Amino acid sequence: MTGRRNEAARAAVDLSLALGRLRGRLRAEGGPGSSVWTRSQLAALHRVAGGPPATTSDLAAAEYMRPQSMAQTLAALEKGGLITRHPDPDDGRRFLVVATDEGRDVLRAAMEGREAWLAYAIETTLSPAELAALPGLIEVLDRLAASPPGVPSHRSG
Amino acid sequence: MTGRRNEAARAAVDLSLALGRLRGRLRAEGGPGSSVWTRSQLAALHRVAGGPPATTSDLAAAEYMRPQSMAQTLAALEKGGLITRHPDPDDGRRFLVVATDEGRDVLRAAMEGREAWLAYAIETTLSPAELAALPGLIEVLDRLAASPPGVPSHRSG
DNA sequence: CTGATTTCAGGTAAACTGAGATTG
DNA sequence: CCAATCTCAGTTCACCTGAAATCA
Repeated sequence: MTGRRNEAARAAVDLSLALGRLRGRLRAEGGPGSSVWTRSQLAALHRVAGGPPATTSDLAAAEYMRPQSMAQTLAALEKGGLITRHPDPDDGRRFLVVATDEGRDVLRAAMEGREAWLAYAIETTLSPAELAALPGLIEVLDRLAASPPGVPSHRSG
Repeated sequence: MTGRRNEAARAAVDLSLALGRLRGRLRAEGGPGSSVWTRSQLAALHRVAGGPPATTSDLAAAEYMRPQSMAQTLAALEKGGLITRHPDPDDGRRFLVVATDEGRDVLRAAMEGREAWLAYAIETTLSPAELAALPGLIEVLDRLAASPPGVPSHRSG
């Protein structure tokens, strides 16, 4: 026993639980209205600000959600003047989203404010070695999120 | 620059974004009704099954949520026969929650089913070294979630 | 006509807050 | 009387689905 398969299965459960708890703590810290902007709005804004003009569908795919859901998120950002949407001259179905200057400013400030607790927790509870290893850890999480579809259904061994 | 403070702040933002994306992917994978039981229900059940009888408030604190929210979660588990609640003989205000045998069975099966995609992703996209390091990574996430309150508000440096 | 993108309308899951009853 | 625990009721956030309009 303790093969790679079982090890992965156990780690999956533990990782899922840890993810949920850390998420809960992040929610609890940072209060109810710690910022005008929600985490998903900032994630979308971060992606828009850090990349080329993109469509709603592109952004939805990048954040693993439905285009309709991303559209709602972007509508809030547009209403607040953090992004603008322009019809694509080459394709009349599309709207291209870009961040405004104000959007970039708000992004930096709001991100830091919202993650202040986590930054403090990282600074005070991790050893120097763990802090140094953190970017690698984050890369692993992102690689898992981007893992190809795969077909695990009822694999018996 | 690039002091410990800044390093932590940057890692906090990146970690938060990675957390959101992996969470999104987990939601997207595993479809709408991949199981009768939700992730928070299983997390609560996992804690009940793996520890001594606990009150709603204990469990709420452990998962970083309000007692009222945990009460809803537990109500669903009780309705499904996965837990039972008994009045505490020593304190008439309290109810102690314990897992049923069926609860323990369902926990194992549902957990594995719900995290099948993640287990497969771990197995196929991580190197042997990364897989071996995963438990340590999870421990770091849990330690961050359990980090003491702290008072980061407007620290200038 | 088919397919992709956006928009409109409504629904669900999982947390939240506030208020009230019971008990220590 | 005050604090802790549980219950009831309503709200919010961030997703979801289905269906229709527009355009390649």
